[in-house]
Amino acid sequence: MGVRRPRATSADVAARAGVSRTTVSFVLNDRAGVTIPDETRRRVEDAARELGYQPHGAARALAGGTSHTIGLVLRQSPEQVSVDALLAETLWGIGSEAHEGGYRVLVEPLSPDSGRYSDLVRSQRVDGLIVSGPRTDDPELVALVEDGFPIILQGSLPELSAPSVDVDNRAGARTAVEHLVSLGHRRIACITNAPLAYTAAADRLAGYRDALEAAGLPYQADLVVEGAFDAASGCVAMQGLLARVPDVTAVFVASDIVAFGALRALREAGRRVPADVSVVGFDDIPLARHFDPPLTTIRLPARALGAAAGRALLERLAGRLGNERRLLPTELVVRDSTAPRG
Amino acid sequence: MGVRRPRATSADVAARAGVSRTTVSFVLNDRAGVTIPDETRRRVEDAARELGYQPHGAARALAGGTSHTIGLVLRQSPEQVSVDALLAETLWGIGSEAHEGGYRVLVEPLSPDSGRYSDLVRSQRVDGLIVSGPRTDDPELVALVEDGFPIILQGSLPELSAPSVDVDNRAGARTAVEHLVSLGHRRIACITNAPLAYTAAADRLAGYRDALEAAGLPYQADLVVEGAFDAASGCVAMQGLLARVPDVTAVFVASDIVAFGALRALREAGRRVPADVSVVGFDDIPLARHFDPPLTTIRLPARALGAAAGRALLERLAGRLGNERRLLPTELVVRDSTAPRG
DNA sequence: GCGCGTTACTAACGCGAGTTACTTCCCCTC
DNA sequence: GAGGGGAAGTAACTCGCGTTAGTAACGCGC
Repeated sequence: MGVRRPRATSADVAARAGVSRTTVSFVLNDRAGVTIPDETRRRVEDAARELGYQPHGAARALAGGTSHTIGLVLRQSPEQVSVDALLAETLWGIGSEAHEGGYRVLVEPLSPDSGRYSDLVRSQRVDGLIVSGPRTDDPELVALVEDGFPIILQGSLPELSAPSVDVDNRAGARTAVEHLVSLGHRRIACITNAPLAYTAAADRLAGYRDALEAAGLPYQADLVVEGAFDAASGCVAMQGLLARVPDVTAVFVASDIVAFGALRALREAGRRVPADVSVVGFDDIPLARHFDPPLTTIRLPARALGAAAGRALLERLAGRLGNERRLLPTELVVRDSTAPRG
Repeated sequence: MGVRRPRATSADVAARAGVSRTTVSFVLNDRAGVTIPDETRRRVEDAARELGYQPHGAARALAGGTSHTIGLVLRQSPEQVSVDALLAETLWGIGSEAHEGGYRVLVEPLSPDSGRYSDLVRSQRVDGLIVSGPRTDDPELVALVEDGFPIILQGSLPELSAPSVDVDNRAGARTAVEHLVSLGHRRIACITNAPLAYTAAADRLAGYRDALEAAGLPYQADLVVEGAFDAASGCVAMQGLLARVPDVTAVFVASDIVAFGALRALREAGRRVPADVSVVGFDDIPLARHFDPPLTTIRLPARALGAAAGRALLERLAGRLGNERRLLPTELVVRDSTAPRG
């Protein structure tokens, strides 16, 4: 039934309700400070409903000066598969939060070293941005932040003084390792989720050190190996670890995907998990509960992360600013890959 | 350098170039049919560059009647994890193709049974839609299609006469099973990726039957079990299968995620893969190459799928219509989970 | 010298809303 | 009866751009 052709304008609504366009605008936008009798209000609302009136987005944006749209810039490199695994969830979180505030989400997927997005801003197509996977070496980002454009970083980037939302990587990692400590493990290795140039990787490693320190255990560099996003790197890392430190009884792998590779290396080396070696992961990707054995891990609340980013941006747009850094708590999910030291 | 505050308008450009706004518009939009001397053209372009001019999106949309935005509606249910795994790739494909044509992508993630999106259309915020995970029981969708609104379905939905883009599930499944046949297997089971109400599941099952038929093998209902998106369902399905048909030597599992569960069941039953049982998956999720053993599977070209959907929509918007159904070819990726029948 | 066509350009309108400034009417108070 | 003030509503301007219709200058042929 004609969702499309006879698009009603506010003038049509006005005519049908027997009032002026101005009044229509006042009623539908619930403008404070103007008094409108219930009878008139009802007439306008009825007319709008009957005509299926929906304000023209562009017209509203032009007149009102705000696009009611937020941009989501995806800047992660293609290697960062694990991010992909949770991207959908994050997107859902942002989307639902944006809807709440009457906003829509424009997604800008960019290859890491190409593609502009500041024209999105200059053309006023978005009122604010959420930048996922931000990099310090991103001149556009730096310029926009300095310019005071509303931006929320999703991910860590301490150098930049923009509000950010992230999961508490450090505390999560610490919890993971404390779990191993509480099971009696003393020689606990760590395989990072990524090269340490990535702050998320450095933070998780810091959490590992925190836990060791709190337990009075020494930090040994040869117990730490760098992973690199994918399972293959985890496999190699674990092989090297086993060769160097055969008596290791527990490993914290700062990414489920990398942990998947580590599990494989352990299996191939004839070590049983968790009987011989306990493993804790990080992220809680959907498949983690089906690993062999089901992986004890740290849950990254992807959806909540997106929602928090969305909410933070909407708050900035509403004027309530604040440059704070919001860290979301993680949660330890105990499954079958960890056991008391034998 | 003020990316933000002193937004230049086309009037500013006109003033700086010493021409009228009309001329600026003609030059920058490369309008056919008007002749403009190179000298003037250059002056305008220089002025635009110097001022960092970027047309106001909303104004352009209002005046031109087109938003230069396409909508991506995500309608898959939360259970469909496997889709999530490849969503990022698909999104990238759509995005890059949209950019090519000067479009942006507005993403609308919806829970399956709530949320309107036709207001996106009525408010003219998008010129066209890509609907991912379309359902027949979606009244909005049906209404929009009947209305002639430009829509591309990403996924199968034979009942609806709208152009669609999908991967060739049937042919892919057939290829998978033919691979097993060529290895000498005769008793080949099938675990579906989802309940058969999902067309993708039905299509893949049809491909399985095609291959059997082509090989002169009988179709046996007790060799077919329904999976349901996740690994757990694959595990259960495989257990049932082994109990009922102990002498099965090959299984086609129409989803890598489900196959992951099936592998687990096989392992727990003491069957070696591929020595005792060969397994072929479908989708080629990033983790598949790291399964134990690395999974032979059918690659679903996620990025190309997104690109095809984007291109199809852009073509429709450009007037070249056509209600065809585009099917993308898949590719068999042979890894270590399949071997000749022992 | 007139007419016609082309080149080069512009004034002015319209898109569909939000918003400001102003009018009209009516009731209440002094 | 004058003056004030709120209630109810509107005409007209604005946002920044695309576009139509039209003008002025120039060249060219007869």
